Amino acid sequence: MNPQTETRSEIRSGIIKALAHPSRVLIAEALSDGERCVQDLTTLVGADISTVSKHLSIMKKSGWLEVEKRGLNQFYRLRCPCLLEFFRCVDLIDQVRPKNTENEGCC
Amino acid sequence: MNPQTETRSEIRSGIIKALAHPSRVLIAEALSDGERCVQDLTTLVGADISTVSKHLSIMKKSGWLEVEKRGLNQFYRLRCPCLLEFFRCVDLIDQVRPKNTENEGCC
DNA sequence: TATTTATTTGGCGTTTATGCCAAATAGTTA
DNA sequence: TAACTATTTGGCATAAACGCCAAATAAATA
Repeated sequence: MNPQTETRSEIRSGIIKALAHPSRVLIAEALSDGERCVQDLTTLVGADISTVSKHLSIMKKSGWLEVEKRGLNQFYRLRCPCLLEFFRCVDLIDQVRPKNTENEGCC
Repeated sequence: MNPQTETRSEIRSGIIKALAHPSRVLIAEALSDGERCVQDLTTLVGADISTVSKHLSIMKKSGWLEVEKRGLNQFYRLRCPCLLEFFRCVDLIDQVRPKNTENEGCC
């Protein structure tokens, strides 16, 4: 779709979608500890390096990451520390979500 | 996958994925203002009611929503107020993400 | 009990996402 | 400049997500 006609919910969901994958969450978690190059992240994720590179591309395009080239490496890092409160909310939901059995109560 | 062997990143990404769709974001935004029944949300989203019902099912299963039946209606509501800080982070990312042209700066 | 209203579920075709391999790029070092 | 290291891109096969229609449920009302 034409990016100029994107609604707020489309913009928000696009940014959210960029973290809606286990490998991308893993990458985000690692980067909250500091920048990493693609190789290191590939080891962490345990997938083909081309796959990891594409995950990073998605995360960069959405605004979560920025990258800096030094020598042969591309160093990726988080653009915002707000990731922590983002995960804090996610973890709260995890605590109240219905597991095997019915579940009540809220955070 | 067996839910008992889910890793933390899988759990987190599952919860995030439940909001990674424009209609589901729209629903979440509406519910932050108070509970709504399926019909009202269907009007809001502008899709088939069966589609909306499935979106709600995904959001409920992941832990974002809870539901209460009264009469013929199912009233859905948010389980946690933390959605606000979740969107706050998303909107910060929106502000720093690369638009058409290259973009620098952080929040 | 038959009818109506509200919602969910099953099914299916279409679109989008994912992951690997191979090839292409880009910067380093011999 | 050739060889090497790190990363990205193109392509393709597979899997997952989406959205609608039709049918099934469930509760309220005639």
